[in-house]
Amino acid sequence: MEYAEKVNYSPNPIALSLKENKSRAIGVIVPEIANHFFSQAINGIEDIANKRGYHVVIFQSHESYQREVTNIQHIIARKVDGLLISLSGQTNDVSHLQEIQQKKLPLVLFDRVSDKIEAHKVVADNFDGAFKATEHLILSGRRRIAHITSPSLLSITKERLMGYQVALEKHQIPYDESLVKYCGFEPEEAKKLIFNLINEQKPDAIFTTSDRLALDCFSAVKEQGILIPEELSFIGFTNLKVAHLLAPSLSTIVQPAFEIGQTAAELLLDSIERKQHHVEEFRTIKIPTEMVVRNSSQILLQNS
Amino acid sequence: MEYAEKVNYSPNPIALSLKENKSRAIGVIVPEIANHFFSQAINGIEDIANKRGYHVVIFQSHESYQREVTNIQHIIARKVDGLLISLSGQTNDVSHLQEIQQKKLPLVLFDRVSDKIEAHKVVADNFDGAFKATEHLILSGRRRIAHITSPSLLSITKERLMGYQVALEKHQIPYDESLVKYCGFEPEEAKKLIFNLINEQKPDAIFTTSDRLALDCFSAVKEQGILIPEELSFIGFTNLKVAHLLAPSLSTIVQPAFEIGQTAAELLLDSIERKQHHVEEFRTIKIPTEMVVRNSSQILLQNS
DNA sequence: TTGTAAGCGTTATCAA
DNA sequence: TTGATAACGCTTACAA
Repeated sequence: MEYAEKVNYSPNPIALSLKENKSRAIGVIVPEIANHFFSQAINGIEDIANKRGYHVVIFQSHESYQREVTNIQHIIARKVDGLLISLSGQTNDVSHLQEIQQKKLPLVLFDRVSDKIEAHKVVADNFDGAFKATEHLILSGRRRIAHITSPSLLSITKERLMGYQVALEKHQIPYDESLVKYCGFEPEEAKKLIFNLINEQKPDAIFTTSDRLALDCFSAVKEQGILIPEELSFIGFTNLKVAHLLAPSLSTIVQPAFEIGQTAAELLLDSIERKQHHVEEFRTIKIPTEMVVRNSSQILLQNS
Repeated sequence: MEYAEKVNYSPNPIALSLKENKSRAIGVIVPEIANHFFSQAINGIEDIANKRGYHVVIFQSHESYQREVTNIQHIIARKVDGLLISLSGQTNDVSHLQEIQQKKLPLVLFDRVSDKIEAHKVVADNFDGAFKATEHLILSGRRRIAHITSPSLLSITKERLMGYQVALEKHQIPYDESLVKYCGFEPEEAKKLIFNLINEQKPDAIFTTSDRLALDCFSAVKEQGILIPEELSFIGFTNLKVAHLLAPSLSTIVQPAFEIGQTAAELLLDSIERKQHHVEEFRTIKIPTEMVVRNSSQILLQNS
């Protein structure tokens, strides 16, 4: 012992891993790391993982189903102790995740989840956030509220659409499908779509679901010379600071990215550490969103 | 072989690591992951690392020297094959990095480097970027150009200040120390500092060096009712898209975050893979910045 | 060609 | 209490 102290001994974690058949590392797959929502979430994951003595190995799917599958194969080969994943915009089939479960690797989905798999899930309360955002616009007198959102496959898309629809219903505004636009991740796609939407549908409000889409809306509106907020009422966003500058009275639905990351990591590590003891029940945890109102009819919904 | 194929065999990377005494993982320490510059850089690192069969383990110093030292200890214990690091805003002493080198662990510093250590370094051409930004403001008729920048310890701060000074010198504008403000990472600090700067020094242009500082400048200027760009000429930034919305004619010095990440990773992996062969010479690679001019005197310098 | 054994650094187990 | 040994999964080297 004193000799160990003397030579500054620390056990070789690789040998330990081999012996104990665990790596004290968790894998994280996100669509894109250079995205405020996901980098915040990773922040939360790292926070918990470090506190509990785990390391975080990060993979990006770049919104591609193919890359997600490849990542999963790497994860399996790498022998991480567990996996946190937020699905790519293309992911429909989840057999790669089922493979993870067959290998008895603890798995937690966060933010972008899937109904097709039974596992722990941690999400924002997207329904509630979208409901509140839409109702806020309605209560400020808007009737033709457009909704520009993420690809239709994603769970977040469906949940938010539901919140939007239920809010309209509650206030007896008929649901108009032509006011809802799904938008992928190609830079040019959003711009075109938004231009057409504004010109053809003449909405009096837009409720978007990400940083990028909100910015594109602002661009389109500015370039078309439509005033904010007099003629159009807004919108969806991530960065409160930037939002505030763009339109000082803009309101926001804040997505709890950091908390989602923390909660997902807690769940995963708990699952890892009592893996052998008993079969556990799968839990879905909803983290509430918060509406920051800035005395106007403008609405932001945070990414992703 | 065919049996291996049949049972879908893949070698256990941990056993392999133990045997070959390498982990095929590289460590990355950044001040903050939820920062556009660093998440882009990590993107570049991941791009190269994955292509060459390595995994990326990420650590955050949260701008704290103490946490950076702790991270280094984890890195050493974790037996990664090499380390990429961008220094925290508090880091002055680099003995923790020297320890890494004594352990013969390949090391590459990127973006925020230090003169006190001999190692591979990959940086943006901050001098040139700052020179061009400042000169651009001067050529558009500005004389009292303020410079709001990062903590004075950082290499990026020094390099950019130098570019700013040399540009002033070239155009026979005396250097006025009271126009230069160093700003830390506390949210409230920037606001106060900028308010005082604008009120007391009455600059006719501000050249800042990060997203955050640029946003805070915009806030301050808006709240004080000073017009953009008539009375004040701008500024430093990261996100071109947002910048464009805030002030459509704003120009930008684009920081090559992705390329810095890629180059640093290439250098590190090369270093790892021919480690035993011969002692190598340390290289410092400067990646050029690009100025995006938008027909105005306004300047952006990208993060970080 | 095929097979066997040693060693990478641990820890747990069992024997002395 | 102390000490030797096996096993984790792999590769390399050498023997059959």
